Amino acid sequence: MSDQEPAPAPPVAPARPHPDATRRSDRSRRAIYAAALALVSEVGYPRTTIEGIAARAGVGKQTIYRWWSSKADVLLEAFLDLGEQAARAAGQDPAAQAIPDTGDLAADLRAVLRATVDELCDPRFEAPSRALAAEGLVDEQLGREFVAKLLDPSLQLYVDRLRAAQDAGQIRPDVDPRIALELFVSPLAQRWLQRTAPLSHAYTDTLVEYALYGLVPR
Amino acid sequence: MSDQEPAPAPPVAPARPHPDATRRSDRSRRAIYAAALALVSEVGYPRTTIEGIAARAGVGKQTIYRWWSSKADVLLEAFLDLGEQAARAAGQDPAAQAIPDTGDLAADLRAVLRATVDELCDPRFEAPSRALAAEGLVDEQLGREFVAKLLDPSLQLYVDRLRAAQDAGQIRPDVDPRIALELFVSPLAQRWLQRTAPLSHAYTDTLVEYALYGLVPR
Amino acid sequence: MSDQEPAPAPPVAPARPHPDATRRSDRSRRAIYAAALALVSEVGYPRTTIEGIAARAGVGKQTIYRWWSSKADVLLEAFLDLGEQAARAAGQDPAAQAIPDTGDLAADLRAVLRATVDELCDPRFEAPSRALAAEGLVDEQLGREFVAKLLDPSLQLYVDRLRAAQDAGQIRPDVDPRIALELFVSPLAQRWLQRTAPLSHAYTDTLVEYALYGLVPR
Amino acid sequence: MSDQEPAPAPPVAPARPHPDATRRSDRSRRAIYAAALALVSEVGYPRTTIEGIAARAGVGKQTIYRWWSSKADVLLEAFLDLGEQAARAAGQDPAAQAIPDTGDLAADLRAVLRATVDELCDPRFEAPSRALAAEGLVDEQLGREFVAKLLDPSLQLYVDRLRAAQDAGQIRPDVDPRIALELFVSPLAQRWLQRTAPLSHAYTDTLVEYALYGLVPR
DNA sequence: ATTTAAGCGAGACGGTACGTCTAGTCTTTTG
DNA sequence: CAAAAGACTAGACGTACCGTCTCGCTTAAAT
Repeated sequence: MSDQEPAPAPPVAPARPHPDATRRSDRSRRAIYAAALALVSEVGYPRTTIEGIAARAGVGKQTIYRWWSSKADVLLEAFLDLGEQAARAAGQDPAAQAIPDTGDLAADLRAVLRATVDELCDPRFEAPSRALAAEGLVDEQLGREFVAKLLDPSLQLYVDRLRAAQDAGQIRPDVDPRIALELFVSPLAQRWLQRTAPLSHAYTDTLVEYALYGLVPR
Repeated sequence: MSDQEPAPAPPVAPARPHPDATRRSDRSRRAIYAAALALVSEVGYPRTTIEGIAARAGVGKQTIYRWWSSKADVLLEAFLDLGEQAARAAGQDPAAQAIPDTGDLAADLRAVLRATVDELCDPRFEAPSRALAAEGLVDEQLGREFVAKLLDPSLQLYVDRLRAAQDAGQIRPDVDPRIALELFVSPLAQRWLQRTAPLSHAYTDTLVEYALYGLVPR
Repeated sequence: MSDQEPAPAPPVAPARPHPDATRRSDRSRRAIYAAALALVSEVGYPRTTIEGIAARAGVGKQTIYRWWSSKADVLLEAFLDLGEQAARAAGQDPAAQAIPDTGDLAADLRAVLRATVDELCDPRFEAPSRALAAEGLVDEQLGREFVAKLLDPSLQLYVDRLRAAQDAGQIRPDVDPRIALELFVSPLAQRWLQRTAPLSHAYTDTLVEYALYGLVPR
Repeated sequence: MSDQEPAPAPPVAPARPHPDATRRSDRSRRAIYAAALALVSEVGYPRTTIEGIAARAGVGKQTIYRWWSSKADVLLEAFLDLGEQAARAAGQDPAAQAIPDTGDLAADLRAVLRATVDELCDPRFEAPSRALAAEGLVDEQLGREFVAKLLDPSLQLYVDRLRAAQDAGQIRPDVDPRIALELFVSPLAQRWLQRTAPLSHAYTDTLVEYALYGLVPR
């Protein structure tokens, strides 16, 4: 029996075990993040290339291929890093963002959705997040990462706020907050992503009203 | 206003006025549609290439470039054509699909959303529509075409049904149907597109219930 | 009869059947020859790259890969073409070069070897022919082509001249001309190729004398 | 003191003064020789890489770059070492190889050339010596080293033997041995290097005969 | 006996070129 | 004159090595 097959691979070994991460160049990592975000903003995602990122970052291509599996993967990490840095710059604790709870659920939701509308129109975020969302639609693996790292954490904030409202008797106790939040978040997401209709503060206010009080006459 | 396009382009003339359409080969057009849909299903959108479509369709590349502006454009037309053929095969009039009106709005919405869930899981439709949606997120021109030709017509059906319900006093008269429909359509769209959570008939039933009657206690 | 099986390959079929040669761009072919020869002269063979040739010739890389199998192959054809053009420019018939026959064999050989020495020192020829010879030492396939197309034709001229001398009784009738010619040609070749010792007209004169009359006393 | 300017270099100091040779690892040196020779034999010279040699030898790349200037340089030393070891294994004194002198010059030359033919066909020697010769054609510095360390010592043996023959009156006193030896050595070298024709004992016998007694009738 | 300080295995780094693939254009031939 | 065929320029892909540059680790000489 032959014994020279290269593959069998011990069960736990990862397919492409990251090389020695302790020797990784932080300088290069940052430069790559910056280059990726800049290029996506300037020339758009499809015309952003790995070669272009490497050249702009002053980095060898292999340094990108060594640490990331695809252009989208680079951009995802760059975007996450951007978010962390922004959070660190603004608030102190990058993990302590919550929807405010003034006791007035409707007002709180209106405020956070208005802020979301403003953020979605910020050109710094638009190009990369659109590109990542698009790539995630088609590339399931990336999509799941995108959802897990970017989308779910945001949605969880709504779950928390709605639970609090439930505890205060402001939301029907039988309502599933994970579904309920979609009533105002998903329409906004779809309008922005697919440009099915324009965004505005009035629009999100309306969404909150409809969602909280329903469409049928009381 | 943009000012950096390289090609001067005569003021009003379209960049590439379609050549004489009367002499167009129908055989080639159909072969291209079939090849495009087949390739997207088989190898996925990113690995579907113009060259591949041409080769599979037994067609010169130029024949594709002559009549379409991009890979996405080919796929969009192919998909529209597929929809028309399916409609022609099923119902009679491809333009006469409406949401049934049994008088029970909740039941009608539940039914149509359940059918939509089933359709979204049909693998024949999944690959191309996902690909088109993704491309549309990033390519604004294509996105608008996608929305105008595929999405808006479907949404209009909901507008019509909700208007009828409004006339019957089943929906508050001050509700904007174009916004209202998003309460149950957008969540479904987002779960499917971004895989944020699984789809099921129970889920869409819940959406209808929340949207119609609101989240707060009555 | 079927002809699309990928593997077995009928005896005569070339491994990589050249694409339709009738559509080949002559302009590109010439530009590639010129670029290859220029680069080898300017930067040397090892630093001459396919990319460099393509860039200099204003040609896509694929056009090189389409018609040649390697850098050495390009250079070999370019060099052959150069030789043909030079011959066409000088004499009329590119195939009618012969060693002169004045009746004095020794004088004729001295003359042609002196001319060879001069040619070997011509820097236009030195770089490419050295490079081809070197590549041919290691790449057997190329080496055989090099010998067949460049070396053998030249050697055949010596065979012809020596045969004539044999007919005139100036060379022993039992001598094999194909071996005899090596007595003066190979030493010259080795000194030039391997730089084992300097070249000069006196040296080649000496070679002719030793070879014709032997080393032992008469 | 700055140390990173690339160019000026103190007048006499060698560009890369060998590091402390007393601390050199003999184990690594030997492993590198073995790996280089093995790889050249197995995959050929062009596909032999410094990285490959280092990996095979279980050595860091820098250890190679520290002691040698190029792949060819490694191979040259490895080959010289191989020769020395072979000589040490066979005869006792690696420097005392001489062409035998039985008094019969023709017979002695025939014998040594026959042995040379056999050695040239030994696959252990063929790949590396061919590769070194090829590299030396193009890289003048390496070529001169190759000639000085490998070729010239061998040729000197012929010079010595021919001088002895001259002293014995078997060779014309006006003959230059350094040129005379090329009459039989160079043809053999060319046939082997450039594969212009097959090698055989009969062939070298003929060369000796022609060279000693000349081509013209006596 | 400890402290240098070099060579060492290892491998990440900025790069260059590879050979392949596809884009989109252009040209030639066929129906 | 549309279409099939396919050669063309252009350039990104992902890989392989280059030669340089740290990292810790041994290991021998100089303290």
